Amino acid sequence: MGVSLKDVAQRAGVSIKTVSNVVNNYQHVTPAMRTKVQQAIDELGYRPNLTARHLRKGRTGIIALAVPEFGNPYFAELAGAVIDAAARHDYTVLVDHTAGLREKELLVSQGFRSHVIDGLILSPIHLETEDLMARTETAPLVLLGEREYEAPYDHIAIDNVAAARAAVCHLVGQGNRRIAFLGSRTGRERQPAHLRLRGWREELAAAGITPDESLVVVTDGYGREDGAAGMAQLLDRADRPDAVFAYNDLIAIGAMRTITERGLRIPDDIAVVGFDDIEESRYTTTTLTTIAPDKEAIARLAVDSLVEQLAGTPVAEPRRPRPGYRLVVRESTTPGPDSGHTEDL
Amino acid sequence: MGVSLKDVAQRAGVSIKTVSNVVNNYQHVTPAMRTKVQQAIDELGYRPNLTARHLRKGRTGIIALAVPEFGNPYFAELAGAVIDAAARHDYTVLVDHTAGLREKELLVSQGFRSHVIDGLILSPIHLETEDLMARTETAPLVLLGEREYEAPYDHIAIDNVAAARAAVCHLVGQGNRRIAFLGSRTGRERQPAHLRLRGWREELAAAGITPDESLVVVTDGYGREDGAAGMAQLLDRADRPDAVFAYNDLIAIGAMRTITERGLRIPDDIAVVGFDDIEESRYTTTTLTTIAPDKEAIARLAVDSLVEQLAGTPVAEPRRPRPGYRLVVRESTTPGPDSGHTEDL
DNA sequence: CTGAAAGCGCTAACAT
DNA sequence: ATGTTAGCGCTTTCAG
Repeated sequence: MGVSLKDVAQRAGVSIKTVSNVVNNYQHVTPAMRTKVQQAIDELGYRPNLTARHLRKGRTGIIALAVPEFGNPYFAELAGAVIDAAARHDYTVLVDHTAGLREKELLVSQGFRSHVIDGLILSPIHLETEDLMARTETAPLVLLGEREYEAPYDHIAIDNVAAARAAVCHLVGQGNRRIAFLGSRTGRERQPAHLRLRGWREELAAAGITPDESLVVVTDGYGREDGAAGMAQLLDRADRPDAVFAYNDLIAIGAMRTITERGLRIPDDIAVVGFDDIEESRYTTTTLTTIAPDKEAIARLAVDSLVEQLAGTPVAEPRRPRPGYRLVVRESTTPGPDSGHTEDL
Repeated sequence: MGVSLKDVAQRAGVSIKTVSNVVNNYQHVTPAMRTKVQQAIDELGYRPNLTARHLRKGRTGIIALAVPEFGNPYFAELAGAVIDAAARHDYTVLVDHTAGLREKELLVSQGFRSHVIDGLILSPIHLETEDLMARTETAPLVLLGEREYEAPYDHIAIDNVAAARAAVCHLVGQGNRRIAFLGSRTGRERQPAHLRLRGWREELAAAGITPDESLVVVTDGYGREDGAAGMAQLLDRADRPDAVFAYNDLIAIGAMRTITERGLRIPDDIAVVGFDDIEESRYTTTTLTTIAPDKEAIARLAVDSLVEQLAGTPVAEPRRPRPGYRLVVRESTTPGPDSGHTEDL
């Protein structure tokens, strides 16, 4: 095995405690002692064994992040932000992906690496409130994403209804009337996409347009291919929409591909709005208008929540902070040169 | 603190060892004893403390993955593959990003969470052989990526020279002659992009074309914006190229954007080939021809290398396995309908 | 300001 | 087949 405190102590001719003091930068150590010990440390190439420290302290300095998949740039970009936010609190990040499988989400929420992670940030898709209520694992948990839960956990998410309304409002403002919603899930309340769908309904109604439920398209998943397939479905029908509000950017990008392949123009024939503002949406041939959630804020709030809970701050009520978002207007909704216009919301 | 083995033992009226046996599924335990202990475990809600186990065993079951940034889908997709490969060996993955900063790469290679990770998979950009030789950390390290090192560590990378040649060969086969290389770094040998650039030179020479070094464009980084800027530089000059081989897909995508903005057509005016086969390249308006490294193989080989080293398999020589890659031909190099053609290489 | 000893929760010898 | 005991390397009282 490696070099331990004991070895260093022996070498320096002092006690273990003294070495520990030096390693941990404790106050009351004479400079002479410090240099002596430091020398022994250097000579032996001592590295503190964090595992031992963790066992002793009951803390590891590791938090876990579990998202559906890193293939979705939104989650990849978010992961980067979480790593940075965690680093500012001297935390390291363990990652896992759930593939959006309830089983995997359950597993992760129940006890991912029991006792090795201090807390968990989870972005669930199929987990239910009951699952969360049945949770026995005691490590703090913070939820991310669009799903709503009646469970006693902090939940970080932008105001999805309002954001969706802003997107639809923009579309209506551009003169569109038949606005499809692409990327819904099946009928149950509380399903993913529920809030964005609600925003779609509310804003249409507010604009005096009766929401046409036949324009709500269910997709199998949340990827580009799902958006492409969903769009094809829409275009195969008689009365095509003049705009599409997609659940996320990947679906929007898939939809744009289908639209283009069919020889239709964006936004002239069909306008498109996405959700996430992944970097890719700034480089599609027709750049994509989208809702841009403040990923840094989301990451920061999530990590802060964990850090507070770990500091033992008693959390009376689960908190639901609302990070900001912007509507970023690009070519996919504005004929002519890109306005590059952004609305803070 | 939580429930420990001792608590369970007490509750079940047996010794600690017996509980440990049950928890670890040891052979010789009577069924009666097993159920009795299991009941106590359930009643108390016991979860083994992995930290303690790790301390005892000197292993944590955690490996680290450090890449430049997760904003590049190639690394995000690779991370997903690494997580899966690691899971098959019951390993969990700790992640960090280096932002391509030598300082950060150095820090990570030196001792990322000393003793809490069993091994490290690192994809360096600016690290030098000397840095690696000076490494004191004893945890196994596996290198990823295009850089070459004369250091005693396993290195997993496709044959970048051959892959680049395949890309350029394809371009030449399509009738292109003035083929630019987009995404080089400054002159030093061994710099990133060195191998792909060499492939470009070799293949051109083999095709009887004298490599025009003025067509080698240095970019600031590896993102879409760098590709866009580099392409603009190329097009601002008198004699424009008829094709571009980009260091990676992001640069290629940025280049395509500039080409389109200038009113030029792809591939008729300028053909484009990328490198990485990120999913996005299948959905750009003009889909992107690219080199597709076998990410699953890369991830698997990297994790396998670590696992072997951890199993104590004496590694005489550093190994350089060569995972496969394919040339995926798409619209950006083939006029008319997409051939969808793929060449395994 | 420094030393001695206890113990975090677990596993691995060794006993029985 | 089950029990006892000794650490893994560290931090933390408690003395000195």
